[in-house]
Amino acid sequence: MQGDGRMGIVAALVRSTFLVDAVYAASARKYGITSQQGQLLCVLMAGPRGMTELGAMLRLAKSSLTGLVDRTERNGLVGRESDPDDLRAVRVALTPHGSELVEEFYAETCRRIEDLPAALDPEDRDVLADLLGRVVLANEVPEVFLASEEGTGKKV
Amino acid sequence: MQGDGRMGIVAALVRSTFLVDAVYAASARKYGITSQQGQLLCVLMAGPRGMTELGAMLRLAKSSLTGLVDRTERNGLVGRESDPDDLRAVRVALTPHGSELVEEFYAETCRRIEDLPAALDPEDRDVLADLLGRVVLANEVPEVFLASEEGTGKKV
DNA sequence: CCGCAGTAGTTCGTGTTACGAATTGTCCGA
DNA sequence: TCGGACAATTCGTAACACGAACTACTGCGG
Repeated sequence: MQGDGRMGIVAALVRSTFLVDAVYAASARKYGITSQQGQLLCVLMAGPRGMTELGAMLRLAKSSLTGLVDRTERNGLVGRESDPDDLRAVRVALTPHGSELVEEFYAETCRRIEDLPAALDPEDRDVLADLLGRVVLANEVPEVFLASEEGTGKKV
Repeated sequence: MQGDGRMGIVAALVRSTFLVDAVYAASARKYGITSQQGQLLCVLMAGPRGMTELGAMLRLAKSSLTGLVDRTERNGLVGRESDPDDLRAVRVALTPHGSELVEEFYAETCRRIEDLPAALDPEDRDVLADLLGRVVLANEVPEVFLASEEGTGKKV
């Protein structure tokens, strides 16, 4: 924090996080769901997933996920189908209603988030997207590398 | 999402949010507190605050805040002192222990967040901080405006 | 083919977080 | 002084998150 208009990288990251969280929550509320359920639905847009897989993507313990899927299922937005190839496993998929809802939710959320950097020139927005994108990619610790490159102790 | 290495501004913002959230949570966990309690403590580093004031800063309903302060108080990290100037009001302040803990928590969290853009040149980091900082400032709806501009339904 | 370690998910109990509505006590302006 | 505004709490409800214990199925070694 350096007092004047300019902001340290840490403050900028933390505060932008706050901002995006708020947008996400507001958008979810508007569609009568919670942020977590919204996140789940968004992940499922790409296709059905198993519970374990979802847990990894959302970084949730499996017991947490059971509850989240339960509640979202109770809302009629997702369904569980048993995996034909593995009788233990389950595939969580969007219901027609869930699919319809997430379509709108996703679009609206994107729109709102896109509005956040409205004060920036298009050019600056591109630069921001590029830099922030690089930060994300650099930290998205691809599973593959974890085993080999253990040096930095950067474990989550 | 544009498939290749580059990332849209929306994806970049959302994913960086995910990243920062995770860092915050991990750091908090290490110090035996929750993210929310950590956030509360960080706000209080600058000095004692009233409940209403805290609610505005953390964007929490007052009833939510009562609980958060209760739990944090139970952990011995903050205390309530009654405001001498207004018998209705309360000032929440760090206890010595809380102060000590937040000092370390804050430092560590900053360190971890500062590490996120480690892959960027110092110059690029500055640009990122500047751009992201501008986004934050442009969206930090000063309380004053909230009352007058009610149209958007942007309420908490 | 059997048995057994490992995996996928659920259940259970606990604690945190968040909210709105109703309430209590205080402040202050008409 | 009275009544509206305000600070905070209480209460009831629901979502969320976790770990530990459990069930049921898989797949491998023997």
